[in-house]
Amino acid sequence: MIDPRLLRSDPDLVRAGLISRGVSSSTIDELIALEAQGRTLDGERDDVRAQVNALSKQIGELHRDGRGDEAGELQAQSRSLGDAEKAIDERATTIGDALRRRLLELPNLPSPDAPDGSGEDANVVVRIEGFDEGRYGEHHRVPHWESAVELGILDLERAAKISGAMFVLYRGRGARLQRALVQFGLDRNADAFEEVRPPTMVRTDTLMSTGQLPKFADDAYHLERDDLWAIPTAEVPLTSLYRDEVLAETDLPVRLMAHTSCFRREAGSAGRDTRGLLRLHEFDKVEILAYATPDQAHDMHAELLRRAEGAIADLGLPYRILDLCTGDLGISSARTFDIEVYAPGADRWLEVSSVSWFSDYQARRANIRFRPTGGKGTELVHTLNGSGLAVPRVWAALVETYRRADGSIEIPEVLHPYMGGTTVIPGPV
RNA sequence: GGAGAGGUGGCCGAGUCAGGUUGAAGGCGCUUCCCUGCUAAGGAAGUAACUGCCGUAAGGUGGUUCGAGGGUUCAAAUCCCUCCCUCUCCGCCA
Repeated sequence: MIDPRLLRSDPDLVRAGLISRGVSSSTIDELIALEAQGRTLDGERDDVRAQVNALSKQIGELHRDGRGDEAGELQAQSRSLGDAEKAIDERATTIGDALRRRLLELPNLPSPDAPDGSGEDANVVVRIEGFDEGRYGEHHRVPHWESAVELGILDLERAAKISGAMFVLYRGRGARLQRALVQFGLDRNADAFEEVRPPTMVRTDTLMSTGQLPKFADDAYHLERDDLWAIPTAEVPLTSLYRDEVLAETDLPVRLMAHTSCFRREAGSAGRDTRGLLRLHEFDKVEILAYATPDQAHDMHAELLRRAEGAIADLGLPYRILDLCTGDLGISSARTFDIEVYAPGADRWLEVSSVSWFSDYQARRANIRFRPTGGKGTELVHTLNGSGLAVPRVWAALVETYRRADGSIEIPEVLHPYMGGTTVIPGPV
């Protein structure tokens, strides 16, 4: 959530930021009007309440002095004030709710550093690493949904039988490879990040805090009977880990990582990327996440990007880094770098990590603050996160990139310690 | 799933089954100061968050918050309803 006070203290800033993200000018006008209206009503209501409180206090004193029978007139007065308060309060609540509802659906203000633009085409390619079109032979141009299925390490048909389209079943060395990637993703960040294994089913409030609700309810799995949601990413429970808490400045930055399954309905993308591992309803991911002071946020963003990028680079996969334009940012993000890996079989760049800085947008929703050392009061933290390793797309890119002419698949060296002696997945017999 | 007991400030813990100067006794912790050769002990004061308005500021002045949300009342930590969480016992279970 953006700071509602900004609406009145710096409406131009809010307007510029939101318009660059595709929010209409009239929506912003309405918000500013609602905010002003609500504030006036709140003031009126508080004044009446103050009078009621003062009268009640007087009545209390009369009772205390044993003169309760003299309180009748004051009570009548207070009662009529109370009726007036009720009327104002109703209007104030209506407007307050309307404002809150809209604020919750409003995206974050983009960082001034984020490139301006509205669609994917406006994203800036920061750099491309390790990509050489000419290095690929015929044997690389086989998509994983063919090669891996042929090798028996991926069983898409049975996954569909069991759970439906866009679910996956890894087998044998394929399953081992998926587990190896998870371990690799965790171990390489264990120097600084605390490993967490959070719940993967969460309450509505938890999903609200990170921004998936209320706007994107259709994208998440919901267990109606128990009113629980399946997490789309470990960002969700990790961000709520310190919800409604006040940290000491000396605690910051807090670095957390978690491996979880991630569940996505992909309601808006029916029919797209349905082949193989490109887009799944359930997949494994190692998430890295940090809480930071506003001063630490910039460096932390760079650190998360460096770590996410390092994993891909160490696996020997070609990748590129995109600086997302304002119009392509996720709702909660102020700035995002995407890492896309090149998959030669599918011949596509696959997004494998979104490294985002959320400024205080999520922290305001989740009410996560810190107490500045030596300072007064509390301040909202900044939250940041990125995929340390999103398994299926990396798995796919590895299988395609490391495919040899005989159809076997070489395992990159950094994964050898996790593969129980397997350095090559043998080709078809 | 059944039965019972609870959720109060940074922490512990009164207050609730007589509704009224109770934003909340007392203690611990913390901060500042005093005392002491140092430390310990002792003494004094201060010590919640969010938020509206006024003020350059220090601050002043309203409002809200005693698990959450509703209700009763002139007035709710205290009474009523719903929900959440914790603990104990029983049942079930990896």
